[in-house]
Amino acid sequence: MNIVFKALNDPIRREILEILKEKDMTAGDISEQFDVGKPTISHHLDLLRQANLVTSEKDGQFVIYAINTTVLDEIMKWLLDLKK
Amino acid sequence: MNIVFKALNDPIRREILEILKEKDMTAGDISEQFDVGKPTISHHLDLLRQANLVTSEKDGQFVIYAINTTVLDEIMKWLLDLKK
DNA sequence: AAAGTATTTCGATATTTGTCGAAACATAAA
DNA sequence: TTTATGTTTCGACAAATATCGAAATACTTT
Repeated sequence: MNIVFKALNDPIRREILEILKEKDMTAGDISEQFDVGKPTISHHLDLLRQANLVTSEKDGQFVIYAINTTVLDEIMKWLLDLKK
Repeated sequence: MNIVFKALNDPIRREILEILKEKDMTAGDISEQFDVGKPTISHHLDLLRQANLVTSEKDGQFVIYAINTTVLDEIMKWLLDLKK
């Protein structure tokens, strides 16, 4: 839970999720959407993966990333509970 | 939005919200629930207030904090949108 | 007015985080 | 088997963050 909030606490990482929501993408294609270096994006993707917010699959020399929304339910449950 | 995720990205601040969910409390009473100093809790409360997640009202020499859940709807909307 | 209680601000420090370029690793193409 | 392309790891550094004790501020009580 801690790590999910940590992963969501960054504008770039949140934007990555919004991009992946539209379609799966390679690490390179993702990094092209941003003005920071590839190592930095790789690091962000690593954090997102640790939080289980994205999955990664190797396809030849590419690594394809996809959003994984199952964890979001947990967060929403926690948020909803605060309102009760 | 950025500041809300930042505010939620801390175990102590999230626990403060869970405590305030039950009942409004003074800064001192809140700090007694934790093993960190009062200045630290004061700082956390300040961040929560900046994010509009709590409100504070002065009552004599006390400051009473209360949870404010209106911002949570925004977050949930953002989370839900990721699933569409 | 003086002393006591509640809370925040200040100044300092250790830790964490985002970023980078260079190098390493992995696969593909020539 | 070189050469090229895609991705991650490494080492370093600057900025942000959590924490603390002491001091400052605000209010209450005596």
